[in-house]
Amino acid sequence: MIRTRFPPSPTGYLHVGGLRTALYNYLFARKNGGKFIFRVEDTDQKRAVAGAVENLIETLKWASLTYDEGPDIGGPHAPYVQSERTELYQKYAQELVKKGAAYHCFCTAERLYEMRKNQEAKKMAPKYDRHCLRLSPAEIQEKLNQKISSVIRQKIPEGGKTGWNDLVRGQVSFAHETIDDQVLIKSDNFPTYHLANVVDDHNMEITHVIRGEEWLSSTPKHILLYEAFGWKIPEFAHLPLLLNKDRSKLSKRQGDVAVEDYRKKGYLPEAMINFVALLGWHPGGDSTQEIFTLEELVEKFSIEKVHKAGAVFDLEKLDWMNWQWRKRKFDELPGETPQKLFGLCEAFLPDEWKKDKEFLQRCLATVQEKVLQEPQKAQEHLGFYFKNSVAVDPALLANPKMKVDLPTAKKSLEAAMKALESFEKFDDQEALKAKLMEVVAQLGFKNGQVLWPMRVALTGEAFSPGVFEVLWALGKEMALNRLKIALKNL
RNA sequence: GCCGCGUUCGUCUAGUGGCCUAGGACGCCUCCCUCUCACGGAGGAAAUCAUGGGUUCAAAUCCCAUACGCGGUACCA
Repeated sequence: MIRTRFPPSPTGYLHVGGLRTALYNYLFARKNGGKFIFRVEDTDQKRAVAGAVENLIETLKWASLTYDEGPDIGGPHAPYVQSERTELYQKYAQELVKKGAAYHCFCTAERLYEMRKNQEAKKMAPKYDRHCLRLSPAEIQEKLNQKISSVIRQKIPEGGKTGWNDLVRGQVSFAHETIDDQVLIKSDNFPTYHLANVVDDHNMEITHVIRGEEWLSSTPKHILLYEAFGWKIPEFAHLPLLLNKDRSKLSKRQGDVAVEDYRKKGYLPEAMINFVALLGWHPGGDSTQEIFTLEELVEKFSIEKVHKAGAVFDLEKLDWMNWQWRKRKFDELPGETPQKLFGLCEAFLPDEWKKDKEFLQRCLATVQEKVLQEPQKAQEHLGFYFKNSVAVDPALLANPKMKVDLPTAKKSLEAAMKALESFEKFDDQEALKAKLMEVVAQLGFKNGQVLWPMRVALTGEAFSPGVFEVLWALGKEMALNRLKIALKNL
Protein backbone atom coordinates (compact mmCIF):
# COMPACT_ATOMS: atom_id res chain seq x y z
CA MET A 1 0.00 0.00 0.00
CA ILE A 2 1.45 3.30 -1.09
CA ARG A 3 1.29 6.07 1.49
CA THR A 4 2.40 9.69 0.89
CA ARG A 5 2.25 12.70 3.09
CA PHE A 6 2.21 16.46 3.12
CA PRO A 7 3.78 17.85 6.29
CA PRO A 8 3.87 21.66 6.32
CA SER A 9 4.88 23.66 9.33
CA PRO A 10 2.17 26.04 10.50
CA THR A 11 4.13 29.25 10.11
CA GLY A 12 1.55 31.20 8.16
CA TYR A 13 -0.26 30.42 4.96
CA LEU A 14 0.06 27.70 2.37
CA HIS A 15 2.78 28.60 -0.12
CA VAL A 16 2.06 27.91 -3.81
CA GLY A 17 5.13 25.67 -3.81
CA GLY A 18 3.57 23.82 -0.90
CA LEU A 19 0.35 23.49 -2.87
CA ARG A 20 2.23 21.81 -5.68
CA THR A 21 4.09 19.50 -3.30
CA ALA A 22 0.77 18.56 -1.71
CA LEU A 23 -0.76 18.07 -5.15
CA TYR A 24 1.98 15.71 -6.38
CA ASN A 25 1.75 13.69 -3.17
CA TYR A 26 -2.01 13.57 -3.60
CA LEU A 27 -1.82 12.59 -7.26
CA PHE A 28 0.77 9.90 -6.65
CA ALA A 29 -1.26 8.35 -3.84
CA ARG A 30 -4.59 8.49 -5.71
CA LYS A 31 -3.11 7.23 -8.94
CA ASN A 32 -1.73 4.20 -7.16
CA GLY A 33 -4.70 3.51 -4.97
CA GLY A 34 -2.76 4.60 -1.87
CA LYS A 35 -3.34 6.95 1.02
CA PHE A 36 -2.49 10.62 1.38
CA ILE A 37 -1.71 11.87 4.88
CA PHE A 38 -1.70 15.41 6.19
CA ARG A 39 0.58 16.06 9.15
CA VAL A 40 1.50 19.23 10.99
CA GLU A 41 5.18 19.80 11.78
CA ASP A 42 5.17 22.36 14.54
CA THR A 43 8.37 21.50 16.35
CA ASP A 44 9.67 25.03 16.15
CA GLN A 45 7.66 26.77 18.80
CA LYS A 46 9.17 30.14 17.98
CA ARG A 47 7.73 30.11 14.49
CA ALA A 48 4.29 28.69 15.22
CA VAL A 49 1.48 31.02 14.18
CA ALA A 50 -1.98 30.87 15.72
CA GLY A 51 -4.69 29.81 13.30
CA ALA A 52 -2.21 28.58 10.72
CA VAL A 53 -3.32 24.95 10.98
CA GLU A 54 -6.94 25.88 10.38
CA ASN A 55 -5.89 27.96 7.42
CA LEU A 56 -3.88 25.09 5.95
CA ILE A 57 -6.85 22.75 6.32
CA GLU A 58 -9.18 25.29 4.78
CA THR A 59 -6.90 25.91 1.81
CA LEU A 60 -6.38 22.21 1.14
CA LYS A 61 -10.13 21.78 1.22
CA TRP A 62 -10.57 24.70 -1.19
CA ALA A 63 -8.16 23.02 -3.58
CA SER A 64 -10.02 19.69 -3.26
CA LEU A 65 -6.88 17.96 -2.05
CA THR A 66 -8.62 15.60 0.33
CA TYR A 67 -6.50 13.55 2.70
CA ASP A 68 -7.23 10.22 4.33
CA GLU A 69 -5.62 10.93 7.68
CA GLY A 70 -4.94 14.23 9.39
CA PRO A 71 -5.21 16.31 12.55
CA ASP A 72 -8.87 17.22 12.04
CA ILE A 73 -10.09 13.81 10.89
CA GLY A 74 -7.78 11.53 12.84
CA GLY A 75 -6.56 8.15 11.66
CA PRO A 76 -4.75 5.01 12.82
CA HIS A 77 -1.55 6.93 13.64
CA ALA A 78 -2.99 9.89 15.52
CA PRO A 79 -2.09 12.41 16.67
CA TYR A 80 -1.03 14.09 13.41
CA VAL A 81 0.48 17.10 15.09
CA GLN A 82 4.12 16.76 16.12
CA SER A 83 3.91 18.89 19.24
CA GLU A 84 1.54 16.22 20.58
CA ARG A 85 4.02 13.46 19.92
CA THR A 86 7.08 14.73 21.77
CA GLU A 87 7.48 11.71 24.07
CA LEU A 88 7.86 9.52 21.03
CA TYR A 89 10.82 11.53 19.76
CA GLN A 90 12.45 11.48 23.19
CA LYS A 91 12.18 7.74 23.32
CA TYR A 92 13.75 7.28 19.90
CA ALA A 93 16.50 9.79 20.58
CA GLN A 94 17.48 7.86 23.70
CA GLU A 95 17.51 4.70 21.63
CA LEU A 96 19.95 6.31 19.21
CA VAL A 97 22.22 7.43 22.05
CA LYS A 98 22.22 3.90 23.43
CA LYS A 99 23.11 2.53 20.03
CA GLY A 100 25.94 5.02 19.63
CA ALA A 101 24.29 6.71 16.67
CA ALA A 102 23.78 9.95 18.60
CA TYR A 103 25.38 11.78 21.51
CA HIS A 104 24.81 14.52 24.03
CA CYS A 105 26.35 17.89 23.31
CA PHE A 106 26.78 20.64 25.86
CA CYS A 107 28.43 23.26 23.70
CA THR A 108 27.20 26.80 24.12
CA ALA A 109 25.93 28.94 21.28
CA GLU A 110 29.00 31.16 21.79
CA ARG A 111 31.42 28.29 21.38
CA LEU A 112 29.65 27.09 18.24
CA TYR A 113 29.72 30.59 16.83
CA GLU A 114 33.46 30.92 17.43
CA MET A 115 34.07 27.51 15.95
CA ARG A 116 32.21 28.36 12.77
CA LYS A 117 33.94 31.67 12.44
CA ASN A 118 37.30 29.94 12.56
CA GLN A 119 36.25 27.33 10.07
CA GLU A 120 35.03 29.97 7.69
CA ALA A 121 38.27 31.90 8.06
CA LYS A 122 40.12 28.74 7.07
CA LYS A 123 37.71 28.27 4.14
CA MET A 124 36.48 25.03 5.59
CA ALA A 125 32.89 23.80 5.51
CA PRO A 126 31.24 24.78 8.81
CA LYS A 127 30.75 21.57 10.73
CA TYR A 128 30.48 20.59 14.38
CA ASP A 129 33.95 19.62 15.64
CA ARG A 130 32.70 16.78 17.87
CA HIS A 131 34.05 18.41 20.96
CA CYS A 132 31.46 16.67 23.15
CA LEU A 133 31.95 13.29 21.55
CA ARG A 134 35.19 13.04 23.56
CA LEU A 135 33.36 13.27 26.87
CA SER A 136 33.46 10.14 29.03
CA PRO A 137 30.17 8.51 30.14
CA ALA A 138 30.86 9.75 33.65
CA GLU A 139 31.39 13.32 32.50
CA ILE A 140 28.21 13.21 30.49
CA GLN A 141 26.20 11.89 33.41
CA GLU A 142 27.72 14.55 35.66
CA LYS A 143 26.68 17.36 33.30
CA LEU A 144 23.26 15.85 32.81
CA ASN A 145 22.79 15.71 36.58
CA GLN A 146 23.81 19.35 36.84
CA LYS A 147 21.09 20.09 34.29
CA ILE A 148 23.50 21.88 31.99
CA SER A 149 21.70 22.87 28.81
CA SER A 150 22.29 20.26 26.15
CA VAL A 151 21.19 18.85 22.82
CA ILE A 152 21.42 15.44 21.20
CA ARG A 153 23.39 15.24 17.97
CA GLN A 154 23.35 12.63 15.27
CA LYS A 155 26.69 10.87 14.88
CA ILE A 156 27.52 10.59 11.22
CA PRO A 157 29.72 7.55 10.42
CA GLU A 158 33.39 8.40 9.80
CA GLY A 159 34.17 7.29 6.26
CA GLY A 160 32.19 6.30 3.22
CA LYS A 161 29.12 7.82 1.70
CA THR A 162 25.36 7.52 1.65
CA GLY A 163 23.32 7.55 -1.50
CA TRP A 164 19.93 6.62 -2.88
CA ASN A 165 18.08 6.34 -6.11
CA ASP A 166 15.93 9.45 -6.24
CA LEU A 167 12.70 8.96 -8.17
CA VAL A 168 13.20 12.21 -10.05
CA ARG A 169 16.95 12.72 -9.96
CA GLY A 170 18.33 9.22 -10.21
CA GLN A 171 21.42 8.20 -8.28
CA VAL A 172 22.51 10.81 -5.72
CA SER A 173 25.12 10.44 -2.99
CA PHE A 174 26.98 12.44 -0.37
CA ALA A 175 30.34 11.69 1.26
CA HIS A 176 30.03 11.39 5.04
CA GLU A 177 32.77 13.91 5.73
CA THR A 178 30.62 16.60 4.16
CA ILE A 179 27.68 15.88 6.47
CA ASP A 180 27.35 17.72 9.77
CA ASP A 181 26.42 16.11 13.09
CA GLN A 182 22.87 17.38 13.00
CA VAL A 183 21.05 18.36 16.17
CA LEU A 184 18.20 15.89 16.70
CA ILE A 185 16.80 17.08 20.02
CA LYS A 186 17.00 20.78 20.84
CA SER A 187 17.73 22.15 24.29
CA ASP A 188 14.01 22.82 24.75
CA ASN A 189 13.53 19.05 24.35
CA PHE A 190 11.68 19.44 21.07
CA PRO A 191 12.97 17.42 18.14
CA THR A 192 14.29 19.04 14.97
CA TYR A 193 12.70 18.33 11.60
CA HIS A 194 15.26 15.66 10.85
CA LEU A 195 14.36 13.40 13.75
CA ALA A 196 10.63 14.08 13.92
CA ASN A 197 10.21 13.64 10.19
CA VAL A 198 11.95 10.28 10.09
CA VAL A 199 10.23 8.98 13.21
CA ASP A 200 6.80 10.00 11.96
CA ASP A 201 7.29 8.83 8.42
CA HIS A 202 8.29 5.44 9.76
CA ASN A 203 5.51 5.21 12.30
CA MET A 204 2.93 6.41 9.83
CA GLU A 205 4.19 3.86 7.33
CA ILE A 206 5.02 6.40 4.66
CA THR A 207 6.35 4.64 1.57
CA HIS A 208 7.18 7.63 -0.63
CA VAL A 209 8.65 10.90 0.52
CA ILE A 210 7.89 13.49 -2.15
CA ARG A 211 9.22 16.91 -1.18
CA GLY A 212 11.00 20.02 -2.43
CA GLU A 213 14.57 20.09 -3.68
CA GLU A 214 15.64 22.10 -0.65
CA TRP A 215 15.66 18.78 1.22
CA LEU A 216 18.01 17.01 -1.13
CA SER A 217 21.14 17.60 0.90
CA SER A 218 19.58 16.52 4.19
CA THR A 219 18.36 13.25 2.77
CA PRO A 220 21.54 11.30 3.65
CA LYS A 221 21.07 12.33 7.28
CA HIS A 222 17.58 10.91 7.15
CA ILE A 223 18.71 7.69 5.51
CA LEU A 224 21.43 7.26 8.13
CA LEU A 225 18.76 7.62 10.78
CA TYR A 226 16.58 4.95 9.17
CA GLU A 227 19.61 2.68 9.06
CA ALA A 228 20.54 3.32 12.69
CA PHE A 229 17.02 2.37 13.74
CA GLY A 230 17.01 -0.61 11.43
CA TRP A 231 13.91 0.70 9.62
CA LYS A 232 12.86 0.30 6.04
CA ILE A 233 13.97 3.30 4.00
CA PRO A 234 11.18 4.92 1.98
CA GLU A 235 11.52 6.01 -1.62
CA PHE A 236 12.53 9.65 -2.10
CA ALA A 237 11.51 12.07 -4.82
CA HIS A 238 12.85 15.62 -4.79
CA LEU A 239 10.77 18.11 -6.71
CA PRO A 240 12.22 21.04 -8.64
CA LEU A 241 11.74 24.44 -7.06
CA LEU A 242 9.24 27.11 -8.06
CA LEU A 243 11.12 30.22 -9.12
CA ASN A 244 10.74 33.99 -9.27
CA LYS A 245 11.12 35.76 -12.60
CA ASP A 246 14.84 36.15 -11.85
CA ARG A 247 15.07 32.39 -11.25
CA SER A 248 15.67 32.57 -7.51
CA LYS A 249 13.53 30.49 -5.18
CA LEU A 250 9.95 31.81 -5.22
CA SER A 251 9.71 34.40 -2.50
CA LYS A 252 7.33 36.89 -1.03
CA ARG A 253 9.43 39.86 -1.99
CA GLN A 254 8.70 39.39 -5.66
CA GLY A 255 4.95 38.82 -5.55
CA ASP A 256 2.28 36.75 -3.93
CA VAL A 257 3.27 33.32 -2.70
CA ALA A 258 0.31 32.43 -0.51
CA VAL A 259 -2.43 30.39 -2.12
CA GLU A 260 -4.74 32.54 -0.05
CA ASP A 261 -3.64 35.65 -1.96
CA TYR A 262 -4.61 34.11 -5.27
CA ARG A 263 -7.86 32.86 -3.89
CA LYS A 264 -8.72 36.37 -2.71
CA LYS A 265 -7.90 37.77 -6.13
CA GLY A 266 -10.48 35.52 -7.68
CA TYR A 267 -8.38 32.68 -9.04
CA LEU A 268 -10.31 29.45 -9.22
CA PRO A 269 -9.02 26.37 -7.41
CA GLU A 270 -9.22 24.38 -10.64
CA ALA A 271 -6.96 26.92 -12.36
CA MET A 272 -4.44 26.99 -9.52
CA ILE A 273 -4.23 23.19 -9.44
CA ASN A 274 -4.05 22.94 -13.21
CA PHE A 275 -1.34 25.58 -13.44
CA VAL A 276 0.82 24.35 -10.60
CA ALA A 277 0.54 20.75 -11.83
CA LEU A 278 2.16 21.72 -15.13
CA LEU A 279 5.00 23.55 -13.41
CA GLY A 280 7.48 20.72 -13.27
CA TRP A 281 5.43 17.97 -14.80
CA HIS A 282 3.95 17.09 -18.18
CA PRO A 283 2.04 13.98 -19.24
CA GLY A 284 4.52 13.57 -22.09
CA GLY A 285 4.04 12.04 -25.48
CA ASP A 286 2.37 14.11 -28.17
CA SER A 287 -0.37 15.39 -25.88
CA THR A 288 -0.97 19.08 -26.37
CA GLN A 289 -3.67 19.22 -23.72
CA GLU A 290 -3.28 22.18 -21.39
CA ILE A 291 -6.47 22.10 -19.36
CA PHE A 292 -6.79 19.25 -16.89
CA THR A 293 -9.29 18.47 -14.18
CA LEU A 294 -8.03 17.00 -10.94
CA GLU A 295 -9.44 13.64 -12.02
CA GLU A 296 -7.56 13.79 -15.31
CA LEU A 297 -4.37 14.65 -13.44
CA VAL A 298 -4.81 11.66 -11.17
CA GLU A 299 -5.27 9.46 -14.18
CA LYS A 300 -2.26 10.83 -16.09
CA PHE A 301 0.23 11.53 -13.32
CA SER A 302 3.49 9.67 -13.10
CA ILE A 303 6.46 10.56 -10.96
CA GLU A 304 8.93 9.63 -13.72
CA LYS A 305 7.65 12.54 -15.76
CA VAL A 306 8.52 15.10 -13.10
CA HIS A 307 11.24 17.50 -14.25
CA LYS A 308 14.59 18.13 -12.67
CA ALA A 309 14.92 21.85 -13.33
CA GLY A 310 13.07 24.62 -11.51
CA ALA A 311 10.13 26.41 -13.12
CA VAL A 312 9.32 30.11 -13.14
CA PHE A 313 5.90 30.95 -11.73
CA ASP A 314 4.46 32.90 -14.66
CA LEU A 315 1.38 34.94 -13.76
CA GLU A 316 0.41 35.55 -17.38
CA LYS A 317 -0.12 31.91 -18.09
CA LEU A 318 -2.00 31.53 -14.82
CA ASP A 319 -4.33 34.32 -15.91
CA TRP A 320 -5.00 32.60 -19.20
CA MET A 321 -5.68 29.32 -17.45
CA ASN A 322 -8.01 31.01 -15.02
CA TRP A 323 -9.93 32.44 -17.98
CA GLN A 324 -10.22 29.02 -19.58
CA TRP A 325 -11.58 27.62 -16.34
CA ARG A 326 -13.98 30.47 -15.82
CA LYS A 327 -15.56 29.92 -19.23
CA ARG A 328 -15.72 26.22 -18.72
CA LYS A 329 -17.28 26.39 -15.29
CA PHE A 330 -19.74 29.04 -16.40
CA ASP A 331 -20.89 26.93 -19.31
CA GLU A 332 -21.28 23.90 -17.10
CA LEU A 333 -23.32 25.82 -14.55
CA PRO A 334 -27.02 24.94 -14.74
CA GLY A 335 -29.60 27.65 -15.37
CA GLU A 336 -30.15 30.60 -17.67
CA THR A 337 -27.32 32.96 -18.56
CA PRO A 338 -28.77 36.10 -16.92
CA GLN A 339 -29.27 34.29 -13.62
CA LYS A 340 -25.82 32.74 -13.83
CA LEU A 341 -24.21 36.12 -14.46
CA PHE A 342 -26.07 37.56 -11.54
CA GLY A 343 -24.93 34.73 -9.30
CA LEU A 344 -21.35 35.21 -10.41
CA CYS A 345 -21.26 38.93 -9.62
CA GLU A 346 -23.77 39.25 -6.83
CA ALA A 347 -21.17 39.45 -4.10
CA PHE A 348 -19.32 42.27 -5.82
CA LEU A 349 -22.26 44.58 -6.44
CA PRO A 350 -23.87 47.14 -4.13
CA ASP A 351 -27.28 46.17 -2.78
CA GLU A 352 -29.07 49.19 -4.22
CA TRP A 353 -28.19 47.99 -7.73
CA LYS A 354 -30.02 44.77 -7.04
CA LYS A 355 -33.39 46.42 -6.46
CA ASP A 356 -34.28 46.29 -10.14
CA LYS A 357 -32.98 42.83 -10.85
CA GLU A 358 -34.32 42.69 -14.38
CA PHE A 359 -32.46 45.86 -15.32
CA LEU A 360 -29.29 44.62 -13.63
CA GLN A 361 -29.41 41.36 -15.53
CA ARG A 362 -29.83 43.21 -18.81
CA CYS A 363 -26.81 45.32 -17.99
CA LEU A 364 -24.79 42.26 -17.01
CA ALA A 365 -25.61 40.57 -20.28
CA THR A 366 -23.92 43.41 -22.16
CA VAL A 367 -20.65 42.99 -20.26
CA GLN A 368 -20.65 39.21 -20.10
CA GLU A 369 -17.09 38.60 -21.32
CA LYS A 370 -15.56 41.23 -19.05
CA VAL A 371 -17.46 40.15 -16.02
CA LEU A 372 -16.66 36.53 -16.69
CA GLN A 373 -12.98 37.42 -16.74
CA GLU A 374 -13.08 39.45 -13.56
CA PRO A 375 -16.31 39.14 -11.61
CA GLN A 376 -14.71 41.10 -8.79
CA LYS A 377 -14.63 44.12 -11.10
CA ALA A 378 -18.29 43.87 -12.07
CA GLN A 379 -19.11 47.13 -10.35
CA GLU A 380 -16.49 48.92 -12.38
CA HIS A 381 -17.77 47.54 -15.67
CA LEU A 382 -21.37 48.44 -14.88
CA GLY A 383 -20.70 51.82 -13.33
CA PHE A 384 -22.01 53.91 -16.21
CA TYR A 385 -25.39 52.21 -16.16
CA PHE A 386 -26.08 53.34 -12.64
CA LYS A 387 -25.09 56.98 -12.87
CA ASN A 388 -27.89 59.51 -12.60
CA SER A 389 -26.29 61.67 -15.21
CA VAL A 390 -23.47 61.02 -17.59
CA ALA A 391 -20.84 63.70 -17.94
CA VAL A 392 -19.92 64.04 -21.57
CA ASP A 393 -16.38 65.17 -22.12
CA PRO A 394 -16.09 67.14 -25.41
CA ALA A 395 -12.52 65.93 -25.72
CA LEU A 396 -13.84 62.40 -25.74
CA LEU A 397 -16.71 63.17 -28.03
CA ALA A 398 -14.43 64.57 -30.69
CA ASN A 399 -12.42 61.65 -31.96
CA PRO A 400 -10.16 62.23 -34.98
CA LYS A 401 -9.58 58.53 -35.39
CA MET A 402 -13.34 58.02 -35.78
CA LYS A 403 -13.51 61.16 -37.92
CA VAL A 404 -15.79 62.76 -35.38
CA ASP A 405 -15.65 66.47 -34.58
CA LEU A 406 -18.19 68.39 -32.50
CA PRO A 407 -20.48 69.46 -35.37
CA THR A 408 -20.54 65.91 -36.68
CA ALA A 409 -21.41 64.62 -33.25
CA LYS A 410 -24.24 67.08 -32.95
CA LYS A 411 -25.67 66.19 -36.32
CA SER A 412 -25.45 62.49 -35.58
CA LEU A 413 -27.03 62.71 -32.17
CA GLU A 414 -29.89 64.81 -33.41
CA ALA A 415 -30.66 62.44 -36.25
CA ALA A 416 -30.30 59.38 -34.05
CA MET A 417 -32.64 60.77 -31.44
CA LYS A 418 -35.26 61.55 -33.95
CA ALA A 419 -35.06 58.09 -35.44
CA LEU A 420 -35.14 56.37 -32.06
CA GLU A 421 -38.18 58.25 -30.89
CA SER A 422 -40.26 56.27 -33.34
CA PHE A 423 -39.71 53.11 -31.26
CA GLU A 424 -42.22 52.23 -28.62
CA LYS A 425 -39.72 50.11 -26.71
CA PHE A 426 -36.04 49.35 -27.09
CA ASP A 427 -36.53 45.61 -26.83
CA ASP A 428 -35.19 44.56 -30.21
CA GLN A 429 -31.50 45.17 -30.79
CA GLU A 430 -31.69 44.13 -34.43
CA ALA A 431 -34.44 46.64 -35.11
CA LEU A 432 -32.45 49.38 -33.36
CA LYS A 433 -29.47 48.53 -35.44
CA ALA A 434 -31.43 48.58 -38.70
CA LYS A 435 -32.89 51.96 -37.85
CA LEU A 436 -29.58 53.52 -36.93
CA MET A 437 -27.98 52.15 -40.06
CA GLU A 438 -30.60 54.01 -41.99
CA VAL A 439 -29.56 57.16 -40.18
CA VAL A 440 -25.94 56.52 -41.09
CA ALA A 441 -26.90 56.11 -44.72
CA GLN A 442 -29.08 59.22 -44.79
CA LEU A 443 -26.31 61.35 -43.34
CA GLY A 444 -23.78 59.81 -45.63
CA PHE A 445 -21.56 59.07 -42.62
CA LYS A 446 -19.44 56.16 -41.54
CA ASN A 447 -20.86 53.90 -38.85
CA GLY A 448 -18.41 55.24 -36.32
CA GLN A 449 -19.37 58.84 -36.97
CA VAL A 450 -22.82 58.12 -35.61
CA LEU A 451 -22.11 55.36 -33.16
CA TRP A 452 -19.08 56.88 -31.44
CA PRO A 453 -20.90 60.04 -30.34
CA MET A 454 -23.76 57.86 -29.17
CA ARG A 455 -21.43 55.70 -27.12
CA VAL A 456 -19.94 58.71 -25.42
CA ALA A 457 -23.35 60.28 -24.83
CA LEU A 458 -24.82 57.08 -23.44
CA THR A 459 -21.92 55.91 -21.31
CA GLY A 460 -19.55 58.84 -20.89
CA GLU A 461 -16.74 56.43 -21.56
CA ALA A 462 -14.39 55.49 -24.34
CA PHE A 463 -14.67 51.75 -23.70
CA SER A 464 -18.08 50.21 -23.36
CA PRO A 465 -20.36 47.51 -24.72
CA GLY A 466 -21.80 48.06 -28.20
CA VAL A 467 -24.21 50.95 -28.70
CA PHE A 468 -27.19 48.73 -29.62
CA GLU A 469 -26.70 46.66 -26.50
CA VAL A 470 -26.46 49.72 -24.32
CA LEU A 471 -29.65 51.17 -25.83
CA TRP A 472 -31.40 47.90 -25.19
CA ALA A 473 -30.17 47.63 -21.61
CA LEU A 474 -30.97 51.22 -20.68
CA GLY A 475 -34.39 51.21 -22.27
CA LYS A 476 -36.01 53.99 -24.23
CA GLU A 477 -36.60 56.49 -21.50
CA MET A 478 -33.16 56.48 -19.93
CA ALA A 479 -31.33 56.21 -23.22
CA LEU A 480 -33.09 59.10 -24.87
CA ASN A 481 -32.68 61.15 -21.76
CA ARG A 482 -28.93 60.71 -21.85
CA LEU A 483 -28.80 61.61 -25.52
CA LYS A 484 -30.86 64.70 -24.84
CA ILE A 485 -28.57 65.90 -22.07
CA ALA A 486 -25.52 65.36 -24.21
CA LEU A 487 -27.04 67.36 -27.04
CA LYS A 488 -28.01 70.19 -24.75
CA ASN A 489 -24.43 70.59 -23.64
CA LEU A 490 -23.01 70.63 -27.10
C1' G B 1 34.40 28.73 0.35
C1' C B 2 32.54 23.61 0.56
C1' C B 3 28.77 19.91 -0.96
C1' G B 4 24.85 18.81 -4.24
C1' C B 5 21.41 19.59 -8.23
C1' G B 6 20.33 21.69 -12.79
C1' U B 7 20.75 24.09 -18.13
C1' U B 8 15.52 23.21 -25.36
C1' C B 9 11.98 30.03 -27.95
C1' G B 10 11.12 35.82 -22.89
C1' U B 11 8.08 31.94 -19.83
C1' C B 12 5.79 26.74 -19.18
C1' U B 13 7.19 22.68 -22.04
C1' A B 14 7.39 18.18 -26.28
C1' G B 15 11.69 15.49 -27.31
C1' U B 16 15.17 9.03 -24.42
C1' G B 17 20.50 8.28 -31.50
C1' G B 18 17.91 9.02 -37.68
C1' C B 19 10.50 11.09 -38.28
C1' C B 20 13.97 17.85 -35.68
C1' U B 21 14.95 22.65 -41.79
C1' A B 22 13.31 21.31 -33.03
C1' G B 23 6.61 20.67 -32.10
C1' G B 24 2.69 22.86 -28.66
C1' A B 25 0.98 26.60 -25.03
C1' C B 26 1.32 31.61 -22.59
C1' G B 27 2.96 36.35 -23.78
C1' C B 28 4.29 39.58 -28.00
C1' C B 29 3.37 41.39 -33.25
C1' U B 30 0.20 41.59 -37.81
C1' C B 31 -4.35 40.86 -40.06
C1' C B 32 -9.71 39.58 -39.90
C1' C B 33 -14.39 40.51 -37.21
C1' U B 34 -15.96 45.59 -35.73
C1' C B 35 -19.12 51.62 -33.50
C1' U B 36 -14.67 51.52 -28.93
C1' C B 37 -12.57 47.93 -25.45
C1' A B 38 -12.72 43.01 -24.74
C1' C B 39 -14.10 38.18 -26.76
C1' G B 40 -13.38 35.19 -31.04
C1' G B 41 -10.73 33.72 -35.76
C1' A B 42 -6.23 33.49 -39.11
C1' G B 43 -1.10 34.23 -39.60
C1' G B 44 3.99 35.76 -37.84
C1' A B 45 8.53 36.72 -35.17
C1' A B 46 10.89 34.05 -31.44
C1' A B 47 15.56 28.38 -29.28
C1' U B 48 23.14 27.91 -33.74
C1' C B 49 18.88 22.67 -28.01
C1' A B 50 24.55 26.93 -22.16
C1' U B 51 29.82 26.46 -24.27
C1' G B 52 33.91 23.35 -25.85
C1' G B 53 35.59 18.63 -26.79
C1' G B 54 34.68 13.56 -27.78
C1' U B 55 31.72 8.60 -29.18
C1' U B 56 28.87 7.41 -33.77
C1' C B 57 27.55 6.68 -40.68
C1' A B 58 24.17 9.93 -37.67
C1' A B 59 23.51 13.66 -31.20
C1' A B 60 18.98 18.29 -28.33
C1' U B 61 19.26 13.09 -27.19
C1' C B 62 25.40 9.09 -24.97
C1' C B 63 30.45 10.50 -22.43
C1' C B 64 33.96 14.26 -20.47
C1' A B 65 35.32 19.16 -19.24
C1' U B 66 34.08 24.35 -18.63
C1' A B 67 30.66 28.25 -17.73
C1' C B 68 26.45 29.94 -15.60
C1' G B 69 22.21 29.37 -12.40
C1' C B 70 19.93 27.39 -8.21
C1' G B 71 19.62 24.72 -3.50
C1' G B 72 21.99 23.31 1.10
C1' U B 73 25.69 24.58 4.43
C1' A B 74 21.13 26.60 11.93
C1' C B 75 19.25 24.17 18.74
C1' C B 76 14.18 26.79 10.78
C1' A B 77 11.32 23.73 8.21
